[in-house]
Amino acid sequence: MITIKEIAKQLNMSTTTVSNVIHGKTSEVSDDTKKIVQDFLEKVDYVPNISARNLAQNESKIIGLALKARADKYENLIMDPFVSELIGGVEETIRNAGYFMMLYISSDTNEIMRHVSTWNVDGLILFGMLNDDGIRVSEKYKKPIVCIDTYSIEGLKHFTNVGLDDEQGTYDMVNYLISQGHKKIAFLSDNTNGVDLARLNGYKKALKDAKIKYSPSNFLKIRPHTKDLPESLEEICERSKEFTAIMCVSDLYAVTLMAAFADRGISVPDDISVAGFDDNMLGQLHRPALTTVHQNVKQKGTVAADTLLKQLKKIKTPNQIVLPTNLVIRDTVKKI
Amino acid sequence: MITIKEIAKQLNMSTTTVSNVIHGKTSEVSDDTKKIVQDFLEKVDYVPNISARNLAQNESKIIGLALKARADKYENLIMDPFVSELIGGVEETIRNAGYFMMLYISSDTNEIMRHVSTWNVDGLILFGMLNDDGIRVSEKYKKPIVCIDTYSIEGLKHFTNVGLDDEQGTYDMVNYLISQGHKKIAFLSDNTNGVDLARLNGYKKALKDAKIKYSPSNFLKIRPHTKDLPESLEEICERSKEFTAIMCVSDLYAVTLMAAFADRGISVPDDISVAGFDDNMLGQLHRPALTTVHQNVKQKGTVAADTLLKQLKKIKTPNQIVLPTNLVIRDTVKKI
DNA sequence: TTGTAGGCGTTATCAA
DNA sequence: TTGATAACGCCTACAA
Repeated sequence: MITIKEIAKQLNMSTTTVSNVIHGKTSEVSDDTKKIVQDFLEKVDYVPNISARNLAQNESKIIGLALKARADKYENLIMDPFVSELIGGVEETIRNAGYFMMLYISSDTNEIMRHVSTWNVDGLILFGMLNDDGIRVSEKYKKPIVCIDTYSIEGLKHFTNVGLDDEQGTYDMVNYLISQGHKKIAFLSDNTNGVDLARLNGYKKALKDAKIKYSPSNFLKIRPHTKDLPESLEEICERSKEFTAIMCVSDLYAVTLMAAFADRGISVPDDISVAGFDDNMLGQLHRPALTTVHQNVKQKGTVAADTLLKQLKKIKTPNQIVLPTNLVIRDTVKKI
Repeated sequence: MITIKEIAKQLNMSTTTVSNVIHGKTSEVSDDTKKIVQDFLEKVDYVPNISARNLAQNESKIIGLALKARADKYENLIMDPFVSELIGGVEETIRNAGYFMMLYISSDTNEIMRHVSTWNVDGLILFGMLNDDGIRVSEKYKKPIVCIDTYSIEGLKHFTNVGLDDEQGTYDMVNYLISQGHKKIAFLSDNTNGVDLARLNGYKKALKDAKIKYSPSNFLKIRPHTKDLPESLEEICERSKEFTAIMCVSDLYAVTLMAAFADRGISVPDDISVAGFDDNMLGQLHRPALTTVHQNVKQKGTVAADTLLKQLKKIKTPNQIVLPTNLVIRDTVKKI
């Protein structure tokens, strides 16, 4: 790999001049030398050494994407279609802006921080942080942070959040279920934190507005870890007889549930209605096609990255961005 | 961020000593000073500046994962469940070895090369390269390269390939279809290069061994790009009447096809049998569950990364690694 | 056992 | 318009 120093030597000029041409500081250099240098750069296929540049300018052109894995949930976080779509959106935006993305997956916040510090990452996108995780990070890391899907009022003082109107999403869907005549509606999720809690609240609100009583027994808990899944699905299918519709916190769970139903001869939507949340490939390819709450996941990623990029350019951004949802009525909910 | 120089100053010693302690060159330093330094490092939470280290040692501790996107195929490569599972395997292995992964997606080989050079990436994992793409890269890039799923005899002189016995996989499956009484078997794919060609060859071989004639009209071409997909699905469904079974080149296509069948009232496996290849979430969650050729995609990623890591340690590795496949018989193939 | 000094490739300051 | 030189943080050969 050829260096600026070497180029300067071969061209009988100083590194400064070469560097200036490279950076288009055209005012500083005569047209003649400019041309000479540019031709030479082209010829030798010069590529700068980023490490050296980082050291000299104290900026890395790296944006870190840190995914906090929940140890109990997936063996492999990235396999969640939601996560991979998100990464796709972030990666594309960062790349087009001339930055680089460093992906880091860990369940240990400290590990993430160490990683980010060694690389002197210019900005950080955080996903999967719970409650004050984000705040803890922002206290150590003094550069721009954008969180995705983090519910933390306190956090918004420290970082920007890109999220969804999760509550409104389930609220709308449960209202739709009610409009189709459903009264005994369960809510299925694996936890009641953050996003899941917001969706649960939307569900509860819709029930309340329709004067349907909510009971804790309406909450169906799925245990997604591979070894627990079959057993928890068995329980849920058993309990599903008490309901006419199930509002699932994600498409993945909705499709998983419908497969379990099919295995037991329970027919969707004839025996029971199912609604999802996300609108991803899984629900789109399912037959009957899943009625679900649409969100644009890729957009979530691009908006998060764009926002961070703006902050790096010192452009003011709102500290909370709420993306819309909308209902996608397909074939898994029956009018009763 | 505190530097070695600063630490040395505060401790009244030289940077060499501090550096030696950091690198565990314990023989070079007295136990007393070692302890002092270690305690101090702990206290100030020292994190090395990777750029500086890279510059000094001329190694980056980065492994590049370059995905060559085919412009015509996906808007977003990473959304392919195969790709995301692969990334998951690579990322995990690299991280556990103390390296860093830089993900780079592009359809332009030169762009990938430039990226890899600026970062002085220690090793490269390549996916999606066709024919001599990999060779072109290896001629410019003089460090270890591991390709995934690249079919290129010539290439094996230049790099290690981690692949699958794709031909055997479809061969086994088509034999199974034949054993179930099928004779009119189509093959569905979007191209006939690399992996797809190998799978097609396995299919042809099985037909030949069973003395069933292959005709080019047995090849059903799907056009996956969003705007073409519905039309190509319509054509395929129409043509499917000529066959009793369809061997699909991937689970994604098998599930996509079955959704199209369902929309037209064509029942799987009663009206037509379908087999896939990959064994991913899509086929597992489908009902009837997809009969498919299993491959361990995550393992593909981990093996590729492990192999590269070995090469970085100058450990010899075979220049071709072929992972096995096996049949997963589920419910989409009927005996006729 | 510890310290000094030079170099990695780039940028930036300031002088010529 | 161009060039010398120091600085970024770390590593290492060699000296003390």
